This record gives sequence, C-alpha cells and structure tokens, in this order.
Amino acid sequence: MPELPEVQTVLSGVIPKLGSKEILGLECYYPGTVIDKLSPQDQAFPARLRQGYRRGKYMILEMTSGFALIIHLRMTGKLVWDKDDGEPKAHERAAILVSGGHRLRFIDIRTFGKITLLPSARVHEALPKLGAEPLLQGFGAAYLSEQLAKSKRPIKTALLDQRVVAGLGNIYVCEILYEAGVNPFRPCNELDSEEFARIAAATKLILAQALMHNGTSISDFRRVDDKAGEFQNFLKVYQQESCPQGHEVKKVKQSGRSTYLCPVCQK
DNA sequence: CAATGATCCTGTCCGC
DNA sequence: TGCGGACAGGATCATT
Repeated sequence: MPELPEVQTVLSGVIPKLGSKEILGLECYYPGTVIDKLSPQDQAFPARLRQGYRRGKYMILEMTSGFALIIHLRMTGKLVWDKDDGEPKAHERAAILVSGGHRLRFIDIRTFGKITLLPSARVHEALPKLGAEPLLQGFGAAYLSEQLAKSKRPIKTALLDQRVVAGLGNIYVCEILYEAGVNPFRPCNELDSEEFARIAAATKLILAQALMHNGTSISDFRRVDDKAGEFQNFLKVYQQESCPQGHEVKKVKQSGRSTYLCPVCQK
C-alpha cells in the first residue's frame, strides 16, 4: 500500500512527466474521487506545474494558476502516465489532462483515493493535522519520546497515527519495529529512551532504504511508468515466514490490522 | 481525552 | 465450477 516511500516515488515520477507541459483540466469518473473546492467562476486551468511536494502520504501539485491539487492514493490508488485516447480505462476514477495528447490516469480499484482541487493558499488548512516528517531533522528520539512517553497505546498503533509521524503505514511500521528490536504490543509509556532512539533510527534507515529501492510493490503498487518497486525483496518480517535470524515470524491481529513480528528478536 | 469499532470499497484467495 | 466469506488497510467518524 502506498506509504511514504511509494508516494515519494510516484511523485518523483510525476514531476518530470508534467514538466513544463500545460495542465488542461481535471476529469472525474467516480462520484467523490475529485473534491472541487472552487466556486464555478474560478480558473484553475490551463496552467503549468509550479512545484510538487509531499507531506506525509499526500502529494501536492501547485500550479502556476495559483491553484493546487492534493492527491491521496489511499490503498489502491495509482497514477499512470498514458496516451490520451479520450476514454477512461478500467477503474480510472479521475484524470489530469495534459497537453500533447497525454493524461495522468488516477486508477483506484477500491475508490478510497481522493484528488482535491483548491487555491494553493488553502492547501495548508485543507490537510489534516500531521506529525513530524520522519526523514527530516525534527524527527528523532526526543520527538518520539515527547509525543509518546505518556501514552498507553501499543507502539505500533502510535506509529501508525499520522498525527504522530506522517507517512508510515502497516508495512513499514512492522519493518521498523523489527529493525529496532521492539515488540509492537509494548505500551509506549513502558519504552525507555534507548528504545525510542532505536525506533527513530530504524524509521530513518528503513524509509531511506525503501526510497532507494523505489518503494515496495506488495499487491499492485506501480510507479508512474508502471515499473514495480523493489523493496519487497528486502522485507524482513512483513508477509515473511521467518526473520533473517531464522526464527518463525508470527502474524497477529492488532486493532484490526495484521502485525508481523519475530517474538525472539523483538522484546 | 483516549481507545476501539464501523465504514468506505472491490479483487483475490481459500474452503467446501 | 461456483459460491460465500475472510482478507487486504488509510483515514474518518461514531461510540464507549
């Protein structure tokens, strides 16, 4: 599922495709996929891309017209660069039309993904409250400890909370906690500063490695050019039978989600 | 306020 | 071969 490394990988592919081409419009083929916050007389198109950036799992495309698109892939969303034959493909919920006969197809089997069109000045208020960017300096052992030291929540649940850390999902949280040697069920308030430090370091390490390998193609994640990521080849516990030490990996339900862990390596 | 559960949705896989 | 059910899980909203 698209988490920070996958979203960043998709965005890094989208930016050069749009390049200096003209963005002609935004079409919606499934009710609710496009959230249009403009009044009818507003002119968002045509425009060019001014800048594209990521915040948590959100992609933000700011256009020269002063308007912006916020794109969230949720679970099955994909952005596919393709020739424009004027027809939406299977599961295509929306499309960004581009000059030169191309379109960026928003393909999303389970329809949870969203594209929001709004004035650039309102992007900040339109995004939900998000925690620290895990790859930036503000995120570290001190931040995690400050955020979580008093919480009784299991550490895994806390790391999935986008208000604490922006961009983590089920796959990377499982991998991070294995790397840190911390059991996902441990309550946050029972973790010591050394364990918070290991979790923070593991977060940065795992995300950097995943980014280097263009994300994880579990199920059907693809880049804009339809290439798969490669980090699935480096997973140590998620959907694995045994950990690198040869211990059996356990799969257990934790607040409705599958948690993969090695009970021997993770204390 | 914190924690849990339901909800949205469809393709895939498993057992019978 | 077909069918029902479990499962996948990000984010939001409702409930306890």
